[in-house]
Amino acid sequence: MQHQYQKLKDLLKKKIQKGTYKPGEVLPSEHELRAQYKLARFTVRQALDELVKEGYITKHKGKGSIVSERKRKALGLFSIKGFSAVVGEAEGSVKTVFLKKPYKVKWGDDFFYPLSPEEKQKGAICLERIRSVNDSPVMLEYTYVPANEVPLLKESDFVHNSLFETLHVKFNIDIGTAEQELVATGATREIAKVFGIKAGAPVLHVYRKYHTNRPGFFIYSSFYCHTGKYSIGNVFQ
Amino acid sequence: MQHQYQKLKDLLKKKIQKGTYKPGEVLPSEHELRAQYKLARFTVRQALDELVKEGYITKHKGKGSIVSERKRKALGLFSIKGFSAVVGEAEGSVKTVFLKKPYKVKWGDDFFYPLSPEEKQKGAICLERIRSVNDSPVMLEYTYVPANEVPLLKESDFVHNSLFETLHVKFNIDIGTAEQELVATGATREIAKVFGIKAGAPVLHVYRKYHTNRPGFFIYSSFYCHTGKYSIGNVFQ
DNA sequence: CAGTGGTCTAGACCACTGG
DNA sequence: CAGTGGTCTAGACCACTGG
Repeated sequence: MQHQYQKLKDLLKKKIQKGTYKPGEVLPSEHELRAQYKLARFTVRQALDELVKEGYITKHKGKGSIVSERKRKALGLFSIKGFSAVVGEAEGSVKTVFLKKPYKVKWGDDFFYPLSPEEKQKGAICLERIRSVNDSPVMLEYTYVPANEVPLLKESDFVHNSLFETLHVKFNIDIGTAEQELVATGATREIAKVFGIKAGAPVLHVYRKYHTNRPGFFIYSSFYCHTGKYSIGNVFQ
Repeated sequence: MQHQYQKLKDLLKKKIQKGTYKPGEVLPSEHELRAQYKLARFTVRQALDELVKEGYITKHKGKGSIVSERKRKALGLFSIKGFSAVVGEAEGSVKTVFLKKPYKVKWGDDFFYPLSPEEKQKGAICLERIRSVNDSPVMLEYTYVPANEVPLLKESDFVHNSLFETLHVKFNIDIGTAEQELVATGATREIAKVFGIKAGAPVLHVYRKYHTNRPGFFIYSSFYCHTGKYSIGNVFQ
């Protein structure tokens, strides 16, 4: 059973997405929502605070909660922007393609984050994926999901082609925080080929560790970004 | 006057920093803190939730709040890590040096984020700074603070050599969220000279917009990172 | 089983925005 | 000035962890 504040959050989110509440407009006040849905104000605030965290609204003391301008397309936990102006360019369609079927790997001692003995013993499922914007590849991603926790070896196992949505819907696993390391590096020949750039051209290499609501269960990712056409963005704190 | 939850937060933070509560240990439970400081549980939870957001503790249903392992050194809102293993390397001393005195600039139409008419009219104070780890430069940063809001034209105006701390202490301005764009690019001759690398070598270029608690007041930053020796890290969501 | 953090109620007072 | 979100109280029940 979902919690009250989650139901209210999803309901408001849908109204924002459908345009019932438009960017720049003020949401009903916390008092109004409280009365309308017969909830305590605390519960209403919980729902609104989640919408703030997800970037759908901003709150202003004395004024109200204002619907944010259209959210940018997500690319993993990143978002993308047309590069020419860095900001404000229209985004295109984002596609994710599996380079090959998910496969099992043992992870070695040279893995980019330190692993617990349990993780090492389990091994991982590796996903190799390319993300494209308007059909030009911008990300080459290797994701490592500890095996035995989830059986994900077929592309058809994935809901909406999304790993995180699949984990949420099928296994009740949610992503909390993520930590990442950023490195600018020269593209290897293989990477250059994927992006259609010259070997040695600058690419962004990101190492990431996702924390989940399941203790001891982390998801790791190593990905390369071609930032020539599209920059890679995120919001934090 | 500070709020109750902020006082409790600062008090607990200091106890963690001093080692009264050590990494891996469990904090007093919310009930105990409630009784000890004579606060409502809601207030205690507000304090703890802030400590979670700042990375000092993690909370676990049924177990309690556990003090996190030693926090990494901050580098702006980023942190640094020794690169050789990407993770786990000891961090060195971080120094920030002004390249020149802060100076006023008009910002043009080619600025990397769109500006409001008010911002354009005001102009900005520009800070040029280099951050070094163990005396090797890792960041070359250009920060733009809208003029007229704050008079910051002398290095000696800065508290602990930190812009954000200065804004907090002297002007009651706090940073909320930040959005950033990441681009991998080749170093120009000037940038290469600062980092002691070859022109054209890959560097990370970050564009950032900081939101503050003062409406309409944003701080902008454009910085270059040499990620050869140290990677650049952050935590989000 | 006792203890923990997560959700929730039904109130209250406050500082702030805008007319 | 009425209305807003931010802080705060004093309770309650729940699911979860660990012995």
